[in-house]
Amino acid sequence: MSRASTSARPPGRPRSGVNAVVFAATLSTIDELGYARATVDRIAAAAGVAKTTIYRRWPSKGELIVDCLLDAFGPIPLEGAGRAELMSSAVRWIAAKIGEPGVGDAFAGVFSDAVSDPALRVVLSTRLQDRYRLALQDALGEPEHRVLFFIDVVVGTLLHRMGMTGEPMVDADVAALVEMVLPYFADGAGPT
Amino acid sequence: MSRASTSARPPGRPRSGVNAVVFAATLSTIDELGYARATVDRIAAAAGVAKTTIYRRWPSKGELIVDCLLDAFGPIPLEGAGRAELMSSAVRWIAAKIGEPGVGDAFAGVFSDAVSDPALRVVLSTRLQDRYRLALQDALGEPEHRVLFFIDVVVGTLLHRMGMTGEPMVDADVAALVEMVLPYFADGAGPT
DNA sequence: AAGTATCGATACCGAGAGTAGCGTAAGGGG
DNA sequence: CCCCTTACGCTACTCTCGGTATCGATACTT
Repeated sequence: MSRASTSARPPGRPRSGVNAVVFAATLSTIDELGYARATVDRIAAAAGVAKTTIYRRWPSKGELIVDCLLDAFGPIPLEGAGRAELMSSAVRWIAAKIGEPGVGDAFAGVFSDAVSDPALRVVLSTRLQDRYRLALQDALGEPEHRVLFFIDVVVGTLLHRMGMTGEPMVDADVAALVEMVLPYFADGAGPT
Repeated sequence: MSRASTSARPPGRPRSGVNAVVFAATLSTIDELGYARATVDRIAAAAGVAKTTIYRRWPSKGELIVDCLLDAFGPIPLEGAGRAELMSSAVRWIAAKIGEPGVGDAFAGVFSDAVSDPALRVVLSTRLQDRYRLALQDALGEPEHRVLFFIDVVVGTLLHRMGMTGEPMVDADVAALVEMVLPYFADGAGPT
């Protein structure tokens, strides 16, 4: 009811559509310089935008990165015949996304920041994780705690490899991850 | 030949044995305030030591944390009858250590810093990860890349849970992790 | 006593997150 | 047309933190 009215435009100068430009600049800057050196000033410069404009749209660097990741990931594609095919395609999709330039570093970086920032942790878990948790719960028919465990294993493993080596996980190891996860989550298996 | 001579003591004032005090202060400060607010100044104050003394012994905050983690973890106990028992006890030991106050936060924090700091990444992977990788390779008779994958899965999963919730993984989920990992690494299994 | 190296204290530098203030641009409605 | 409202760019600023420099005092050896 608030902004759904077709043409109820708010007064004042309309926002220029720079969100997409800022997202692209964020990922490319992180890809080129790494997470720590990708300062807000540099991201703003790469986007051709004033730093204050970024802070008018996002309250903190962390939330900018989370929004950027939401944009980069998009909705998770959950097609596939059986459960096994569905889960393995989900794992491969997450691995592929994390392997895209800048995405893995951005994810690992904001994740690390969240360790010491409870507010950012809430943003990260509700805005990003819940989106895929709910989709997976729906598609797999698994209870919440099982899906959370699944996400911990898949994302945790991929990020740990990324953080330790600086490179995304190679296909052979992603295949190993699938082979490890699948039997545990096969129909009717598991302890709970 | 350098310092092995029994009583070849170097000249000058000997170092006071404050390493243990600094390690304890580091973990307790991180436990109380979180990783980001655990500044070097605060750690020094908690240890009753000047900040400059810390920087005389460790070249950076990251290396201090790595040394602190090395001290907190100690050597991995690898006793156990069969392979399965050996692996499950290893997983539980790592989970327990990460659950100790301050240790998980410190680990996740320094891990995050390593994402943007290649030098710290080298320190982390050679000083900390290699220690347990070599012990596990020796005890399990697995090739390097399999043990690295094992570490990615176990540590990655535990740290992801810690980072997302702020709390270490509960025993039930650690048990699930064991049940997932064991069949994959059973004798003769696996793709490679 | 002389020499050497550590410790504590204070002051400092540089970088980066985030904010304040101001003039200006881009739309609306009278 | 002029006014109102909001967004934008710009500059300058504060604050925190990692890390460094300097100096006098201290501990231990020879």
